[in-house]
Amino acid sequence: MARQSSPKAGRREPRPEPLTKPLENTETIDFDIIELLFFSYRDFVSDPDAILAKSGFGRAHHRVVHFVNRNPGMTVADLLDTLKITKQSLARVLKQLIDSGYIQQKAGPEDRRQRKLYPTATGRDLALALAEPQSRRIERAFDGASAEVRAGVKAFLSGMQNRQNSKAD
Amino acid sequence: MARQSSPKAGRREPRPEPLTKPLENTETIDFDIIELLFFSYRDFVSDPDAILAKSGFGRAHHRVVHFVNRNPGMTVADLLDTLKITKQSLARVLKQLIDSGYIQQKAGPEDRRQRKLYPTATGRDLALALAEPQSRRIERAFDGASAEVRAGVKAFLSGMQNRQNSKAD
DNA sequence: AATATATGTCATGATTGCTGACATATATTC
DNA sequence: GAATATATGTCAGCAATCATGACATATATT
Repeated sequence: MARQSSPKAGRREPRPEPLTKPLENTETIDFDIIELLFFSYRDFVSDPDAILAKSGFGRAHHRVVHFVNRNPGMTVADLLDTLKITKQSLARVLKQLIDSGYIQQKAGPEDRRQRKLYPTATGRDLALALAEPQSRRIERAFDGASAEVRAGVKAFLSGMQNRQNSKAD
Repeated sequence: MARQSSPKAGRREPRPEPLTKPLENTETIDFDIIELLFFSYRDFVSDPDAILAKSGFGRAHHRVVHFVNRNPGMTVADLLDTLKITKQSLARVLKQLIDSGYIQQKAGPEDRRQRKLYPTATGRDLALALAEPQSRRIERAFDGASAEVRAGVKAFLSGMQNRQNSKAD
């Protein structure tokens, strides 16, 4: 390989020469996968984004609606732990979803300080509508995949997560 | 399955009853995969975020540094097409990266209106430093996976993308 | 010479994250 | 019962990153 950044002898060089060789995959670094994750996630969230824009909601609302529908009765603390955002960040979107009738709060039956979160029928409809194009996309991506590959993809995605997302976090 | 939202007869009900049944996977909707994608992407970008925070850069800088290192000589238009953002959004981060000496611009040799983008040595170092923890995470997620599964994951991620990211977009 | 293209820039606004501070209601502990 | 801890809400302000629209400049193309 030719050297790229040797300064030209005797000439004043205000900046070093830039690199022209592409960064390629190596033994240890798989740039292809890194890019695939970027592109696939970008497109994966684009469908819901388009739907949400009509209601004046954003991606943050999507996450809240999704998890409350998946875990009705979860508390605000549970939600903060799942989303890993601050309560002030959550407060804005949660308030909008409650005011718009997508989510309801109920005081916890044992611990009345808690606010348990439940979807309304409208909230459930929205969660399903948002999941629908994402599911179609996933099904398309799995087209023709063996059961082993499908399980392998799930294992891969699980393995990408930080360890121990347990309560004791 | 029990009905959940039948109004109680004869009593004034200011709000319909919220739903308490979790939204589960169905034939057509795989909520598990939807969540796995959310969690895995969130954690996938967390490592670079931590590194970038030290330099005062953000996720947007990461993307620019990554793609310019992968495709030295790409034009501003190429980059806009890849990132799918507006030139005004790109302008800020690109300017910062140029001013800080991570990226250089050169007028196109044939078309002098173009600004071809190249990484500096510093820019390449940054790209590699950012890719390193992501690669370790990917390797960990692939631990023990067969060649078929590895190929299957790549195919899955490719299939998740919108069709034809070609020039004719 | 007129028009199109690639890029840069200015102004402005929305969303979504953050921090710090403080308030309220309820549980727990001394 | 008083003190303290916890779950939640809220106010004020800051920052990053996306967006839109309008306009400027240099260079290509017709």
